[in-house]
Amino acid sequence: MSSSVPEAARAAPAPRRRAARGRGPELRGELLRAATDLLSETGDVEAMSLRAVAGRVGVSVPSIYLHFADKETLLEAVCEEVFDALHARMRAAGEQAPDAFEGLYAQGMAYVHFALENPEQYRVLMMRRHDGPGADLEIATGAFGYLVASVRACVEQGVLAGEPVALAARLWAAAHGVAALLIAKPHFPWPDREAFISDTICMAGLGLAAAARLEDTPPGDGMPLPDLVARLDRLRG
Amino acid sequence: MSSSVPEAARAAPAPRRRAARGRGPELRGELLRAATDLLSETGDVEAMSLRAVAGRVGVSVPSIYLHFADKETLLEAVCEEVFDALHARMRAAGEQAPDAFEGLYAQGMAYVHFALENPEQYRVLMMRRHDGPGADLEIATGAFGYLVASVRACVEQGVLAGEPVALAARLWAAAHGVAALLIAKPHFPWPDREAFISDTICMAGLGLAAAARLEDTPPGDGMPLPDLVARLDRLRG
DNA sequence: TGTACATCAGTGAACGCGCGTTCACTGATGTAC
DNA sequence: TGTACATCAGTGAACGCGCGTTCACTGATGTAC
Repeated sequence: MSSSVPEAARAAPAPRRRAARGRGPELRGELLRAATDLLSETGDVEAMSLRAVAGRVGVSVPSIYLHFADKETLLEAVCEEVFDALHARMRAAGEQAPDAFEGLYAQGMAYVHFALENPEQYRVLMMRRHDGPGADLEIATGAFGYLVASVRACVEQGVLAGEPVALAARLWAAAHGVAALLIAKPHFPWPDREAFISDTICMAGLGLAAAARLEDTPPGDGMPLPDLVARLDRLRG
Repeated sequence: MSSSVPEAARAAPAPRRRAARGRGPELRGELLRAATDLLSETGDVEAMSLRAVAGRVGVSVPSIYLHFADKETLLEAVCEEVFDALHARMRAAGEQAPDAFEGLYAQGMAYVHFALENPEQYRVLMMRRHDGPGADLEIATGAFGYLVASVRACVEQGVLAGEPVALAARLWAAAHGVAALLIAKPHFPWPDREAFISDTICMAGLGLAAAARLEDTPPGDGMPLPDLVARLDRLRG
């Protein structure tokens, strides 16, 4: 009670594991898993200290350095795993959809649900301060690349119009926005959670689709947004 | 060079300040300002240690406790100031707009620009782990309350349709999404920054406006999003 | 006007803590001869 | 088959660090009598 360290971080004394010869690298996997589990259970990166990770596996702290250069490297490895899982989840959702546009909706929902099911991992992935451009570019080739491909298909089918990367970035912003708000402000009086998510994804998709349908109506001279809506009304009546 | 503490945190030795009698509470303001400046200059909450704050003002560390119960209280006071500034900025932007709907666009742009101009403050405000429901409710009555009022006006004018709080939450998600992505992933190959922001706000506004225009067309039976677009197409041709 | 005293604002030194990291080591396992 | 030796995997103890916080204190300022 006197310590602020979460229970899960110190709990597991774990059955002291014995050495093994050729199977050195197996520990690496165990350490990765322990780190990931600590994030899940404590919901706090701060709780993922090297001491906590080693203690959970039942190994001494310095042995971590046999498998990871330092703490940062361990955390990056965790991120990589999380990214792969997110990517797989989105791809699975996208491939089940009957067409590319429904695929966008499915990917958005999968994205947000993944984030809410792994809030601390998502937080580390998307809200942590980072040093170099390396990690960011890694994202670009993974889950985001798949999203861009889906958007491109929609453009080719005439459902959307514009530069696929730019369109995908806007969709990402909407999905990240709703996920990040729900994670960071859990006590805020949000409307119904599932409806909030679904409605936000729809707002984004419909907003892009509507903009595509305005492509051949003449622009007005107001602010971008009112102008677009004016053209939507003109198109309608 | 050997230390990882940012230069700005340690720089200011500051001209040793002298005591003063009835003017005790003035120090509180100086401490608040120093804390805020540290966030701005270092771009890192971790750099805002009590030692750094005290050192910057030119005062001993324990004197902070004469004005704030603990570090957390100081940080909350900083957040409160940031929130007030954000609220003021959004209100000013909203009031300059010719009507409520353009006001939404203006508020969204003001919101994102404020976040990008004060990235670390925004990060503390919106991405930090927090303890109780207190802080979250504070938001509800400030800047978000003003946004909801603007949305309600749009609903009354028939530009938007739906529950104002839910609509405002979706707009917030879009604005937060683009701001948070740009802050957290500065090295990502985003499309043109200003266009990205503006297009995302427009996407959101147009998405809600388009949905409002679909209110009286009959629903189909597909996924929510394709169904909406199908109705948009029906409405069009 | 002079003096004792309370209070206000702030200080200096020290506390214990958990952290990431390093270093010299141990002991089991395989291999060379 | 037996023995010396290299290597692999991991350990125990210690390092220095910066942190938030506490505590007994100081000294200037105002006030009561």
